[in-house]
Amino acid sequence: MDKKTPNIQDVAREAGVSTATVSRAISNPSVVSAATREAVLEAIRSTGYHTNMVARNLRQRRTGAIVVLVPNLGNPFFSRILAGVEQAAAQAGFSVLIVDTKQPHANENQLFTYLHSARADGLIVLDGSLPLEFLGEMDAPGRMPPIVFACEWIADSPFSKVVIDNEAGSATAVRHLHELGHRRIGHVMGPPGNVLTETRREGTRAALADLGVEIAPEWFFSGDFSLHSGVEAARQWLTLKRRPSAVFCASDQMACGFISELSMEGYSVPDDVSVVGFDDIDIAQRFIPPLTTIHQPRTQIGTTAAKALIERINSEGRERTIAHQVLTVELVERKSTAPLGQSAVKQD
Amino acid sequence: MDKKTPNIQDVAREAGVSTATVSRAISNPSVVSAATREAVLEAIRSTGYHTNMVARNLRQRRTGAIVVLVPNLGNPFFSRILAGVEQAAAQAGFSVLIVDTKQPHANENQLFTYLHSARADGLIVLDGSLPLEFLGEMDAPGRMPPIVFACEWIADSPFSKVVIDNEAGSATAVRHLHELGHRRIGHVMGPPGNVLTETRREGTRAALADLGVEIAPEWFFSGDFSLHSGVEAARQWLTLKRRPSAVFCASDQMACGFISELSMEGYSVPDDVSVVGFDDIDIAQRFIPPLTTIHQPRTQIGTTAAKALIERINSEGRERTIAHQVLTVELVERKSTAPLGQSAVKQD
DNA sequence: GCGGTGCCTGTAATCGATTACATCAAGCTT
DNA sequence: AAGCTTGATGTAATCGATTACAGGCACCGC
Repeated sequence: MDKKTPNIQDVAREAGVSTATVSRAISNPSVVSAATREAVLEAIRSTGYHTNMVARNLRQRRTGAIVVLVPNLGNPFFSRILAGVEQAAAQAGFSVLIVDTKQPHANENQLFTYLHSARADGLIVLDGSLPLEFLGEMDAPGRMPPIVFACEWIADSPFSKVVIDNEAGSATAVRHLHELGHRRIGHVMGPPGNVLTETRREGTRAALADLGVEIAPEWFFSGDFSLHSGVEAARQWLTLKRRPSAVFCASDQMACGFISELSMEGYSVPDDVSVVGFDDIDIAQRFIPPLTTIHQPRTQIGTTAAKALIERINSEGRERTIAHQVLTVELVERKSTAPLGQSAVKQD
Repeated sequence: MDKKTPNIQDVAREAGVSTATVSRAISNPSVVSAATREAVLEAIRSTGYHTNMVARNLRQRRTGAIVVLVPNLGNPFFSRILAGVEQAAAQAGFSVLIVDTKQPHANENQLFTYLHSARADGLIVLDGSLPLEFLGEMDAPGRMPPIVFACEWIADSPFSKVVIDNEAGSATAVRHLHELGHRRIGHVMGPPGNVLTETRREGTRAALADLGVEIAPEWFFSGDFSLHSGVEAARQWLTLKRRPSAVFCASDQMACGFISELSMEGYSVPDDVSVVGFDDIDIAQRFIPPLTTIHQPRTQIGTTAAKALIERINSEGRERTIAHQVLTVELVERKSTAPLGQSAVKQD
């Protein structure tokens, strides 16, 4: 009754040839005669056949899929990166599996399992806080599937990565504020332990030091990249006696939260404080005020990482070279920053 | 030299048992004796064995994966839905493949191929504009993999879906504006042909008619859910001689764009216009002003759709019932709406 | 007329698991 | 003591493709 889905044997029978010929007609058409090819194609059409990818994958010992480990799928920052990955992967005929590393997975180490289980040919990791053991056990030579880190990474680990220059970006932000005359510059940080937090904080600190500007510990607000932590930082700012006249936030989301909370409390950006963000997420250019921020080429990060990974996969793993690609970021000046003193924060 | 990854035979040899026993020890431990089980587990440990999923999938004729068809991965609206899907899928031991339907795929009909190729056991479709033929050809009984639509859907198609009540949501938005005293109410629409566009437009129109309020064609602004189309709508609004004193936007992104552009032109929300959004995306509560909007339970939509799909998959396809789940939406009152006349739009 | 060359196609092994069926030993019933 | 049940394990078929290898056939030159 419910006829099962046709397989290559059905096609072979229908076309009056062997399965080998069908297979060849599909994946290497030039080696079969034109007549046979036609017959096979016709049989494929009439049976409604589609190649069973699982069988092909088993035989070829590759899956045509890559998995992306995302720290938090709910965070819109990653959407464009995923889009970039998907785009490059699709172009190369790969499909994309996504896994949220923060989610409790059915199998405690299911995440780990992905790597060995021949479910995917390679891995893009966007989460630098992944316990290294997960990846480390695969150190056995010849066993480790190709891995590329993107955005975040694990310090001193032997993996390729596609990242941006966080120090340079932070320095650019700080210098921009300095050029506008600001001398009290604060920084809203990411979550503790995160590489991005650290590199951006260090970039900020170094630039500040370079410019010979005051560095006050209480002007380094803790955060976690989220909208809400920007709000918290703003509340912190409000309690300060000596307030920074400008704040560089390590993410746009925090910048938005920061500005929003200040605005609710009757302060205005950039009149009372200048704010610079980081990322240039979609909403940044239409926030009120439009956010001055450090633009990250998010889609490009995704495509670059995917291409690097796929190239590695296709090179049959012979190439054990570790490549670090650093994409450049740039300042986008909009309306959330202004020269100090226009109507600036009251000086003590 | 580079020893290939161990397979079940290696484990069997190491443990001195047959492959059948190894397989049983893994997936049905209760049927093997304790001693054997221990020996097998030890052998697994010592060889570093991991089940090859592709082989298992081939034999069991299931993949343990579902694919999600997303209209535009770059749109942050979908991030939480994906997160919900991933969460529910992970809990049930499924992995998630994502495909951007707007992306040009390597293989013209690769998208279509996903369905037959035994790459996935089922499908969640978030794109209602998918040509029905893609799905239609699978009408052959017993061949069609389970499909669940979410958010968007195809009118009159025989597929299960998880959606929200768009008409009710729109009506709620309109009534809210009406209660505030507004009598000139505009609507910024989604892209033409989209089900959400239509249901929200109809919900709006019906509510307007119900309330006996003027319905002017020029107050229905065209858009496409994007930030930028909200900007365009604002420009349109500015050209009007008789302007609506309140506007209901079919997406938060458009609402943000609308407010942003107006703000740049010196108008203020809600003093000059009240604005209601739709979706309640993350930024809504921290926009300036915080957006009054129709809240969609996005994560829940994702988990619900995934659960429905997985249940269908696990029921072995015997159940051909089509279930439509409608989740409720609610108005979240924030600061982008205000009573008419406080300082309202100049009446002619 | 015979071996050599290409071109096409078929046979059968293979990828790595799962699982229906067979087997076998031990314990129990009557 | 024969027969039956039960539990543990092994044997081998199977899932659906790909591909190494082996023909078969036509055509060629000598």
